Amino acid sequence: MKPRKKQPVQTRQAILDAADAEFSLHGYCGTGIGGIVIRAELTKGALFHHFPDKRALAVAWVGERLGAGIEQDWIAPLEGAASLDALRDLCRLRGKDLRADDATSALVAVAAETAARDEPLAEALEGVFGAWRAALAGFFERGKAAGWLYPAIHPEAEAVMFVSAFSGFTVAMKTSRNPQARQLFLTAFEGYLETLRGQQG
Amino acid sequence: MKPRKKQPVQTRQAILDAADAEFSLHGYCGTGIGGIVIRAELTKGALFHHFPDKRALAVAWVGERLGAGIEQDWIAPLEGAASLDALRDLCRLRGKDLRADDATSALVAVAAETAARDEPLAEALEGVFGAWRAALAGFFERGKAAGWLYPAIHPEAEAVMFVSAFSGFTVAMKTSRNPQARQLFLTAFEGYLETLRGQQG
DNA sequence: TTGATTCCATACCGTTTGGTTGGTATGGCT
DNA sequence: AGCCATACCAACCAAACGGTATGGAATCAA
Repeated sequence: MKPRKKQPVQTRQAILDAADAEFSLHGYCGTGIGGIVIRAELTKGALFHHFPDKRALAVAWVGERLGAGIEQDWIAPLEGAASLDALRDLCRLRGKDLRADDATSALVAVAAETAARDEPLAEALEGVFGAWRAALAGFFERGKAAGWLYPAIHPEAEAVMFVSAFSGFTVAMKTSRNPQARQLFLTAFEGYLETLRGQQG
Repeated sequence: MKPRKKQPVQTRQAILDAADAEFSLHGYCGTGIGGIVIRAELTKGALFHHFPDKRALAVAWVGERLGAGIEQDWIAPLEGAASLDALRDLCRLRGKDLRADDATSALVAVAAETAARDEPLAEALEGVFGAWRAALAGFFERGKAAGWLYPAIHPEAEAVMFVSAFSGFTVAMKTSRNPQARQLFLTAFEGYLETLRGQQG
């Protein structure tokens, strides 16, 4: 391995890049430190210099990469959105180009794998899920106040429901052998969303 | 380890019992063969006599144990049910005593962990999910025909939606730090179910 | 320039992994 | 009784695991 310049920031990012790819592909337990450093074209020395252990790396990955992914895919697009149509269109978009290795899928997969038995990781994951839910709850709250959503709606409850449904959808997309399952889900999901519409919507 | 009588059927069940506990607790990758044989008070020789490798054991576990669990928890209770209330009550029940290691949670967790990269396992998982969906679709179909569900309902789509939502719920229960998240989900979920109700329901 | 500190590579370590090997005891069958 | 496939055990194995020890090169503070 040829001598490198010292560029700690880039190195850290390269490690997170590789970790992102590996964790998204193989899950937490299924990913080895060795695979990460090979993909990053670095060494264990570099990795363990920047992160004390595997779990800390995963926590950083969840917070920095998955957090940014959810922010970009769900939170930013809803910022200032003032119609249920915006959420419907976003769901179609996210549903259409959903892959097994995108941020939403990876978030759900790692949560399902680790959250029940790894406290620090669960905390980091909950931070991302919480931000996702909060953005949705805010959206629902605005719609409720402005009248383009059903007035009796419970924003937080609806946010939990929405996140759960879409989370389960990512799992179903990995498992299902039925090529039209995607469309079936979106059909029913849009039907559910429509029931939230208010008078001015 | 004292010599055992030859009782292949019981031994196989004991292995599946142990595998059930270990897989439900630690996931597929996180579970070691060693842990299973210790819990079963057997040896690797016994395990690899009954199952060619770890994956085959997991496939058998999914098909025989998770399949039976879903059958018992979701399919049998809906058999012959002729009202939306039956499904609502079942959701309350399943939601209330949902644990990280029950059949539904384990099914979703292992699917999220492995389905994207392990074909044989994904096939077995899809078999269980498919049975679950089919039972729901049948229930929706009957309700549609009998009029206690909304006539324009799409049974298969609604089944996909239902399974996805509840799947995501199991993940959320593991991750969330909010003690009232369970109730929030059930509130919104029951609201969704109500929108499916027909004239005679 | 010097000294300390950060960054990163090399080599290594103990443990655990899924899986194998060789052999022994059992129990149904002839 | 004698045979033999089946069921099971104890010991073992190479590979991969997460992690460490050490040392050198680059950078910064003085």
